[in-house]
Amino acid sequence: MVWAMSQRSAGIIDEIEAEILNGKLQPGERLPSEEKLCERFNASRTVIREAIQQLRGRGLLRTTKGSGSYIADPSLDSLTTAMEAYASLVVEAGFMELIDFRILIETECARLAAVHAGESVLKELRQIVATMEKVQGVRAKFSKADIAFHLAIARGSGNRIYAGVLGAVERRCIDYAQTNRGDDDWYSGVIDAHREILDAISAGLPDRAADAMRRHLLSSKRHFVDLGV
Amino acid sequence: MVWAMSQRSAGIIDEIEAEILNGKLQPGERLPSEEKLCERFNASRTVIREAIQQLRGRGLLRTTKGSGSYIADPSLDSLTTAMEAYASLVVEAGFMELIDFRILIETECARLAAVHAGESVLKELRQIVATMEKVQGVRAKFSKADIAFHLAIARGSGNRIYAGVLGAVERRCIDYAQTNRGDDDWYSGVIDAHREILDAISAGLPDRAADAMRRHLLSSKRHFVDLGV
DNA sequence: CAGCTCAAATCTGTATGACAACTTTCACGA
DNA sequence: TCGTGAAAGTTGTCATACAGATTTGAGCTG
Repeated sequence: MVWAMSQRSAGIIDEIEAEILNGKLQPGERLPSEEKLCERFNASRTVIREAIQQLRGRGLLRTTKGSGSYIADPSLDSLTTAMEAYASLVVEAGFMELIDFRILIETECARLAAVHAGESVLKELRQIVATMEKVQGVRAKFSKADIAFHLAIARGSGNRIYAGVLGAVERRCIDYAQTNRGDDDWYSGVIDAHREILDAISAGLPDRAADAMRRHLLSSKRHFVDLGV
Repeated sequence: MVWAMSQRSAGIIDEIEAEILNGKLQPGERLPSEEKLCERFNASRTVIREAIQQLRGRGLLRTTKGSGSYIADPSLDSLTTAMEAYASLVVEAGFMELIDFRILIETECARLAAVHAGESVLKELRQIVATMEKVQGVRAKFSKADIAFHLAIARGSGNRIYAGVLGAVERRCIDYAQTNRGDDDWYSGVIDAHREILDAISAGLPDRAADAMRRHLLSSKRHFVDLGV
């Protein structure tokens, strides 16, 4: 096995990654200790640690001091952070692309949620809307509730891919949106839109939910266009 | 919950990441040398290097021995690898979720491509279809062309987010699909479907392109269901 | 002056050793 | 049986050293 590799860690990363992706190492399982990995790969601890760091960066591993490194759960975190980074890099040149992407995903999420969302999600959505009314005008709190609303719907869609992908772009879109306005009309308009979406989902009407969501997001997009972003 | 920085590198990562994401550090620009970063953060080289490794794992930095670390271009690679990893982790429990996601994205891509695709993309698509006819029956080559076809359409949509996200899941879906069949009818059926999509895009008919793409992918999904995946 | 060469400076990659801090294990004792 | 606490195991951080690649720049050459 000749590793004519410019970096020793590269080969090690590939090998460990492969074992994770093909299921030889299951989520939650512990990686061998750094010392053991040193023996296995005939490498110094420096190299092993670099490989682990990069795998952590990719979200495939989480590490606990004093305990060890563990295969990450297929949580949404890894995807979210990666996509967040990507979205940020592309954001200047193509914020509109991000918005369009979001509209597509969320419209479908609303449609699916009208069919699949359980009572717990509906309850959560109602609470969030109530919260939004209370914190009207307080940008940070309102923004937080706004994000929570959309992510709850994504979870209610029953498709974890949607939820993961959306988690990545949601915060960025909404934060960006709310730094560019602040008038009272806008707050009540958003709340009305959210209530309309909630009602449609609650009533189990997929098309109406999708339509309400789409109109809500297109309205946001229009504001961006008006602002000349 | 006190995040009393269990790891020195965490804070450094956040700070550097922030500078990249808010544009203070531009793509292609060089990061200060490890020694300089040591001074700036009052940390050992070990810690600095760990931060750099993780940022490399996230695809935000690329490093050249002897030269330095550079802010990565907003290429799709980082997103692709991350999403690939995520999709792999989630794949056992929810392959259908991934397929549905793909259907949603690709249908929209086809619709947009019918409007935005330039002559270069159309030419590429035609060549790919021609290739598929030639390599009919040769699974590896056919699969490669199949992937190229769908990615070219995604690029033709004019939205880089779609292209990036799709690049992450495409290979996995198609490879998986083609390991489970091999009869001649199937090959010609796929080619016909691709040609139909290509014609619609070429003719500039968004709805028809979207519909053709959707039927093509739903047909794939049906095969999975039949196979009891 | 322009351009080339090559050595020095700069920088990342790797190895080694040491110790701190945290977690897990397990034998011992109440 | 059930803690308890010491010991072993493991990751986090630091310091030092040198190999190997790249970049820089001074000095030579035409």
